[in-house]
Amino acid sequence: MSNSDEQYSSNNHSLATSASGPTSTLVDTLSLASPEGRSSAKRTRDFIARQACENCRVKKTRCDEDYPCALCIKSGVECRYGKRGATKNEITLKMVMTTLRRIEAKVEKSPNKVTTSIGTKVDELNAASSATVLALPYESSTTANIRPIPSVFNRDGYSTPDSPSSVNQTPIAFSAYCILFWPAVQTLLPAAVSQVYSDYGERFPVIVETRRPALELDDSRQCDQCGHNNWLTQLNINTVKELCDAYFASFNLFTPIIDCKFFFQHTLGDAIHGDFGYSIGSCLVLTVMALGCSGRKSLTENGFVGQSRRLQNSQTNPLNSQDEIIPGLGFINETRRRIGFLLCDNSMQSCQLCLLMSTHGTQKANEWEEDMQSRLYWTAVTYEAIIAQELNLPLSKAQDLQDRVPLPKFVDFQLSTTFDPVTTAKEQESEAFYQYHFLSQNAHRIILSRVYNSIYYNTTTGNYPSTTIEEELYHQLENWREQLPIGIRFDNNSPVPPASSPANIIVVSWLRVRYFITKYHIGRPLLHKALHHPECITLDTILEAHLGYETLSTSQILIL
DNA sequence: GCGGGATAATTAGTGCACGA
DNA sequence: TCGTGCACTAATTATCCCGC
Repeated sequence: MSNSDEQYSSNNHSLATSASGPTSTLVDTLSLASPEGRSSAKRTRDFIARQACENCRVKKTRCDEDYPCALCIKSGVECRYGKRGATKNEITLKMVMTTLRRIEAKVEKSPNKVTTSIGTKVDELNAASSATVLALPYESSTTANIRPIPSVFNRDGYSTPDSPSSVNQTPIAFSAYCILFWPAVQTLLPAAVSQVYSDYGERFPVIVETRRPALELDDSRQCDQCGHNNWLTQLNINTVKELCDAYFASFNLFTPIIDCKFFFQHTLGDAIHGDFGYSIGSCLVLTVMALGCSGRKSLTENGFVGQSRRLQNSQTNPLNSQDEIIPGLGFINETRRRIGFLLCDNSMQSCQLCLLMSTHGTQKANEWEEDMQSRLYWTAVTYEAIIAQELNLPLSKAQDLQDRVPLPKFVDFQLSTTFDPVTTAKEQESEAFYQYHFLSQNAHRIILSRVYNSIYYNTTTGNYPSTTIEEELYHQLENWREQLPIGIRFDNNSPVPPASSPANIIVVSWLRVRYFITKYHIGRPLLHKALHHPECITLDTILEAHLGYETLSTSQILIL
C-alpha cells in the first residue's frame, strides 16, 4: 500500500466519526441542535473526498468517491477519475531519490571505489600467499595504500581524483584498433600497414573514413522532365506503413528515440501530406523507412514475416537493385538530398528565431515531451560512451548533464483522437520491455566505463593493475548478466535460443554482444602484458589468456 | 447548472528540546 | 556543535457549500 493509499484509508477511517468529531465545532453542534440554528447556519461537511471525480470537480459538487459516484448515476454520465497529480512532497521525494541514485552510480563508477572495495580482497590474497611474480609494488598490505587511478589517465567525463603516485605510468589505449600502435605489434605489421600508420598517425581510422568517397546518389528514380524526384509520392501508403512498422519492430527497440504513436499520428501524416518535401519531418520518415528496409529484411530472413506482395511489386518496390546491396539506400539518399538543403538554411534569421523561441519561455514542455527529450539524451550518452571509447575520440561533455536529466519513464503519448485512454496489457508489457532494456544498457555503460578507468594503464617496469581488479570486473559483468530481467536474460555458454518475438531476439542479441565485447576489453591488458613484458607472465596467466581467447572466439561464433 | 468563495487537507518552513 | 524529532504556523491546493 502506498503512502497515498494509507493516507486515503486513514482519511476514510476518520470520516466515520467526523460528523460529530473534529470537524464539527461547538458552534456548529449548537446550531444544528436548535431549529433556529439549523435554518440559519451552514451545514457542516461530513468529509471531503480526497479525490473527486471529473464531473463533480467540474460541477463543484460533493463526490462520494464511489464508482460510479451518486451524482454521475443521477446524471446518467460516465464517472471518470483522472490521474491524481503528484504532490509537491512526492515530486520532491522522487527528485531526491533520483539524485541519490545518480550519486550512488557515480560513487560506484569511481575507480577509487573499485580499488578500495577490493582492497580487503587484496589483503586476504597477500596474506594467504607469499609474494608472487604478479605482486606489484603498490599492492601493500593496507587498504589505505591501494593506489587510485592516476589523474593522467582520466578520460573526459570519467574524472577521478588526482594522485601524486602517477609518475611513470602510461595508459593502454582502450580502442581495439589501437592494438596496431602497440610496439610489439608494430614489429609484426606488414610494411603497407606500417606505412598507413606513419602517413596518418594514430587518427588514421578517422582520416581514412573521412576521405572515403561518398556513396553516389541514385539518379535512376528521377521521373519528370524537370528532374524533380517524385517517386516517393507514388509510394503506396501501405508500403510506407509496412516499412515504418518494420522499423518500430526492429531498430527502435534498442534505440527507442521515437514515439510510435506520435510518429504515426503526426510526423508521418505531415510528411505524406507535404509530399515528402524538404522538411525535417520528411527526413525523419525517410530514414525510418530506410531502416525499415533493413529491419524488414532481417525479420523476413528470420521467418517472423513473409515477403509481402506490395514490396515484391517492381513499380513501387523501394528495394531496387542498389538497395539489395544496402537496404533502404534509396531512402537514405533522399534524406541526404533534403538534409543538405535544410542545413544550408541555418541562416542568421533561423538562429535568431530559435533563440527567441527559447527565451520566450511560454511553451512548457509536457510530461511526454520531457520524457522524449530524456530518452534522446540518455540514448545519445550511451552511444557516445561506446563510440568515443571505441574510436578513441574526445567526449562532448554531454555526460556532465547526467545529474540534471532524469531517466526516461517511457510516458505514453496521448492520442488526440477520442481514443480509449486505458492502456492495454500489451502496451504495458511493451513499456516494461523498453524500460528493462534501457536500464540494462545504462548499467552496462557504467561497467564498461569502470573497465575503461580501472585497468588500462601500466608502468614502464611492467607493473599492471592487479589481476584482482580484473576478477572484480568480470564478477560485476557476470552480476549484470545474471540480474537482467528474465525476458532479456541470456546464457553466455549456449547459442542464441529461438526467440519468441523479433523484439526479443534483437534486444537479447544486442545485450549479448555488449557482454562479450566487455569481456574482451577486460582481457586485453593481459594481452598487452604478454606481448610487452613476457617475463612477468606465469603459467596461470597463460591459461587465463587461453580462456580469454576461447571466450572471444565463442563470442564471435555466437555473434555470427 | 454555474461558479464565488468558504473550508478542509496538505505541504513547507520554523523554532525548540534533547541526546550524542 | 550537530542531527533528529516534534509541535506549531503560514501558505498552498483541492473540495464542495450554497446563492444566484
